[in-house]
Amino acid sequence: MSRTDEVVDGVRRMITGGELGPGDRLPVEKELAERLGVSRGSLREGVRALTVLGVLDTRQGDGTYVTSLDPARLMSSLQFVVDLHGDTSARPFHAVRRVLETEAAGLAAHRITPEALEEARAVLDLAARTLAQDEVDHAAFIEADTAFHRIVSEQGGNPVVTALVEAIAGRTFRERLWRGRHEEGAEERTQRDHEAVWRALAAGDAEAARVRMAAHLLDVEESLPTPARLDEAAQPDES
Amino acid sequence: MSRTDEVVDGVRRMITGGELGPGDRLPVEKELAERLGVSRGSLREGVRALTVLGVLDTRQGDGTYVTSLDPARLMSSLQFVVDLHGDTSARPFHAVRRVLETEAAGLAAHRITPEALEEARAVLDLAARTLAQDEVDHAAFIEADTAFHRIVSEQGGNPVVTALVEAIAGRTFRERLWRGRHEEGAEERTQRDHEAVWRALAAGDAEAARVRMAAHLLDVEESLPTPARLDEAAQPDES
DNA sequence: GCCGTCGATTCATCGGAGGAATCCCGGCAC
DNA sequence: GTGCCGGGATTCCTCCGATGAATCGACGGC
Repeated sequence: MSRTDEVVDGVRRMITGGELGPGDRLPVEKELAERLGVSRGSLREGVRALTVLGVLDTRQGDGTYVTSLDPARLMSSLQFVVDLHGDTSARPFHAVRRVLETEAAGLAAHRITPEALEEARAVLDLAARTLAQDEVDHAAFIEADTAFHRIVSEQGGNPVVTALVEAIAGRTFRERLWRGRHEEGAEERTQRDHEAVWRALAAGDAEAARVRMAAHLLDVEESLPTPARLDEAAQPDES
Repeated sequence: MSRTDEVVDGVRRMITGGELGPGDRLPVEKELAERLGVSRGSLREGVRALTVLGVLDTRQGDGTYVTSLDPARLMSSLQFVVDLHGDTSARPFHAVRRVLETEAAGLAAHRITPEALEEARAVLDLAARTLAQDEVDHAAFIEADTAFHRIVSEQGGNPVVTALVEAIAGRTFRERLWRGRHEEGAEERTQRDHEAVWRALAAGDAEAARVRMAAHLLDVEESLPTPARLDEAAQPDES
């Protein structure tokens, strides 16, 4: 176990042990380094790693603090590794997104607030206006697409689901997604799908919301590359 | 943007840009530091962060390499942050596990290999023998429980699902889970649920596999604390 | 041909120094 | 009293140099 791992583990113990909680401040570098029996350099490596993971937050001139530990923050590091993958592995990732967003849509049908429903309506109207233009602003449509899905995901009421979906279907992933959807009418079809989801949400029909969202995301999924990959049981290579 | 962030971003670019791929070796510290315009200390902080994220792998005396970038490895860091959460937030995490494993069970019904089916059978038999003893070995039963779920998850054929489930329902999480299940007959009920899932898999009945797995995991979920938490729309505090 | 030894390479760890950002507190003007 | 503004203290950020530890590969003995 390296010195850095001892730092990471030490801070983990301090949090799980109750010594440190969200928002609490850590001892200064010198003191914490002595306490954990490592040099300042090693301590900094460990603290930096925890910062990247979204567990700690360092502020120059101030100190090092434990973050809120919200799922949203903790999952943000996941987005980085997801974006690292190429287009070939987009399908299994999207399958996860589909399953989670479908569940969220079903939950949202019973829980969505009038304000959120209204906001989703506004987003769809904006998207419709975007599509009605002579020269369609694709970036604006993607923006509206993202906003709609985010509202539904959030209204599902499970912060872990929201954070995971956000991490998987992040900016890079979505852009890759739309880059591969050049078929005629893809955006119009998306708009119709969204409208169907919205109607189900407005009606409070959970089953309809699930089905509509699942169908929409399956539609998207079929436009992804390498459809044969999941049919192979064995992993291709690697030790 | 700190020096360390520049290192992380720089390595990310080298990977997404194709300069580096899985298994490739990075330039030595001194060289890479000069190339990215940072000191060796800052470089090491960035490399260490990527190591924790499962992207890089450093070997003393050898060099620094890009990992396989398998979802399983990349999601392993997620387990750390999940385990950081207390018992109070176990429910939303378990809901994600339930949805994903349900999907995996449905997929596995059509894809499971005879060997995996046989292995699952052996695990269930072992669990049954464990429960038949006068003094039940709870640790052994948890082990069998974990093994059964892992087989099903793997046979779902989606490595991202498998990795996510592994990260969420890791060792710490499961131990917390069973610690809260002291009701009479909980283990026997789990065993019966697993048997039902197994029969569905053996019959190749995807719908049955889904329902059985979902019911089983809902059962587990109901034993988790703070059931009222998800019914509150607003987040409790925090800026 | 096999194996051990030794040197070169590379990462791991440590210590120290100066810089930058922030906070806190006292002094000052109004 | 209230508000503003410095200045000092605190804290993290970055850099540099040096030593230790682990690995690899070449060389030579057997």
